[in-house]
Amino acid sequence: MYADVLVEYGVKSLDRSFTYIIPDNLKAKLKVGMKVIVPFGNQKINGFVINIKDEENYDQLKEIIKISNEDLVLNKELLELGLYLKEKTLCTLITAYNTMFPSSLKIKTINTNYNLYNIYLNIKDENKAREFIINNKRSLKKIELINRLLNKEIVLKKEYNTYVIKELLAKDIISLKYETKYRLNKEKIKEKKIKLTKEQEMVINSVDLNNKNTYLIHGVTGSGKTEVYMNLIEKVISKGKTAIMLVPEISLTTQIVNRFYNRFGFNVAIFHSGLSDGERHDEYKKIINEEIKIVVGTRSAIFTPLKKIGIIIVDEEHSTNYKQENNPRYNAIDIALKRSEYHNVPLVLGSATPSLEAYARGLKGNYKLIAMNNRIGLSKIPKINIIDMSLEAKKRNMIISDALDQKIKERLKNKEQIMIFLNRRGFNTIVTCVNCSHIFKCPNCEISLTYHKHKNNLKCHYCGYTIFKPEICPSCKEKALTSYGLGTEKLEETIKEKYPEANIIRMDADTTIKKGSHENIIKQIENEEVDILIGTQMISKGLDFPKVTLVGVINADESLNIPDFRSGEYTFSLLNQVSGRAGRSELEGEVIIQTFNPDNPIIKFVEENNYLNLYKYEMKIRKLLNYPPYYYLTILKIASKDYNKASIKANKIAKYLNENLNNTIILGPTTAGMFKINNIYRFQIILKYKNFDYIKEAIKLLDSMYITEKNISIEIDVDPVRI
DNA sequence: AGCACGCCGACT
DNA sequence: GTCGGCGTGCTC
Repeated sequence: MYADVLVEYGVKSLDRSFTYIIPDNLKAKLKVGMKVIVPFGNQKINGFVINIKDEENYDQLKEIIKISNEDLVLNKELLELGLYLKEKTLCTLITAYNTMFPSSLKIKTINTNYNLYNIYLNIKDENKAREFIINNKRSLKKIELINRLLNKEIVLKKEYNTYVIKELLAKDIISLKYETKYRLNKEKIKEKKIKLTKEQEMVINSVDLNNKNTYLIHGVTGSGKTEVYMNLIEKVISKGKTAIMLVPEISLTTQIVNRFYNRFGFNVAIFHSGLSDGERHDEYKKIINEEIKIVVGTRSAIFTPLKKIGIIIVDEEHSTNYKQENNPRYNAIDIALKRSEYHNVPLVLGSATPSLEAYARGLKGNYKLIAMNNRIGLSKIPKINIIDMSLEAKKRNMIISDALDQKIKERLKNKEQIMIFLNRRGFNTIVTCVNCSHIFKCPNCEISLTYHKHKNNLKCHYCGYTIFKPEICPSCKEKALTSYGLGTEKLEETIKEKYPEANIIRMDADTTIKKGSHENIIKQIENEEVDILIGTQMISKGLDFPKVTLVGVINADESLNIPDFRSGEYTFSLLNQVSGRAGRSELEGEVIIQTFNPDNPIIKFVEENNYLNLYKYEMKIRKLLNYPPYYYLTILKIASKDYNKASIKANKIAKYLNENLNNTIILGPTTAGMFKINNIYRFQIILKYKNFDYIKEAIKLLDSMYITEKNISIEIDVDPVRI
């Protein structure tokens, strides 16, 4: 017997299987999907078995050395899915499979045992045990242990000293029993059943659980989508099936996961980047052992080996977090669609601000469009006020407008909560010298350094380069440094000064590095220990605090000015989401949005809370400029430490593409949006086309034709979420 | 990817 | 003479 094995290196030149002889001692054990150690050249490396067969005509075969992991994590469905992932993202097959494994089981990890056990003691031989008691009257501890076991008590090994156990084990009187123990364990808390609104019931009933349709639920913030998801999942589980629900990021999961635990208890496994490898491994084991029925998690959770999937739900469908930004650059929604088709079950996408692509498919009928236009209970859509900051600037209000100031004071008096949003962290964004106009820039990236006051340093937010802030200008040696630009850290300081009586907390990437700090902050807000929450986009999604009645957006222009054709769409979505945090209970909510562009159409749409107008406006532009959803995009990034090499290579590739592609618009090469990051120069070529098949073969060849050169990398991003 | 092989230049 | 630079080719 022979086995086809993929080797551990994820490079194009090795992107095929190698055949090995299965030695006699492994014949019974070895299965497709196991990891093995194989000889390769003159090294021993990891491999992954993808096929077992009886015949082979290549005659210089080597033998598999041993099985390194017997866990069959990938079932038939996922083995097939790997092929799809490879085709879609143009990665190697082993890379595709590797991304499906939890990190504890990835191909190169060898033999760390992540399993935790409860070790119990059992009586092995009752006669010997009784004999022992009679003959060893002075061994009190041992006798006590034996008596407890004879009385059928459950005894943990850790209750006794090892020397007590050692002798009894050696004499075959007792034995050990290992039982896997999980790190995360949640009991179901009895939750009072919420009465559904008519609208929620309508949505639930319109999802056909027996067919592979895709639904797009366009529901305003606070319309109770999570409750709809939970009811759908309940229905699916009652039929003996399982469910996957994806959420965009961890700050969201805390609250949603708690709701799921309360409702479904031990039936839920969770996956997100905040888990340790061990916790992740345990959650995985629960799935493989078919102990749980529901998986809630971020992007990578779409690969969990659940069987009998009955529904897949993707919350906040528009989120760019579903796209992985390094290899393989997959989009979890594509995978979700594929899996729902495999199981012939519905895929439910939900969002208050669907991506244009999804909404267009909805209007076309490819997705079934469902609208939820009302907030649940007594809560209403918050009123949105746009404040023109150019007028405020004349009054010397640079950060907080009079209107926002007044409303903050009001809420503080009423003991209601406030969220203030600013999508930029740090203290100041630009540090410069008044005397010689020297600007502190990152030496590795074409980016100015951000000042962090708390640590008194200057930091590059792209590569992490950090220096202490000097007292004098390094260029002219004058003591004339000053700084501009507003980040959350300074915002926090300003607000603390302005409202000394308020309890203020900040939530951004800098305050949530420690494990559990998210949960901590959220708990403090829930317990009403906090009056004002300041944060970056981390606070924009999913959070649900009934006492929040005011949301302030400090600088709405921040995301409007990003050079991406989707900046309008993203800005609308972001502002709509943040606004949606206000007034989620019977207390009425209000939103203040500060901007220097009050007449910008996107801002207007936000003010009117009018998604449809945004959609129409943006679609016109997309059509005019041949952008998605009218065209698909693929972006090629050519990168090198050597500027000239990258430039020459980029031009060569563009020439090749121009000669070999039909029906495709080719733009570039141009310098990439972030031209120099980490000392690497990047050029890009954008392809626009109506059908991926037009470009697929030519792009596959690209690799073999142009990648041979050292110190140059070519990255291919199919369906990029930002350019 | 990682390693051997092989072909050239410059040094104990 | 030989050590070591990296270009090329191969891995069941």
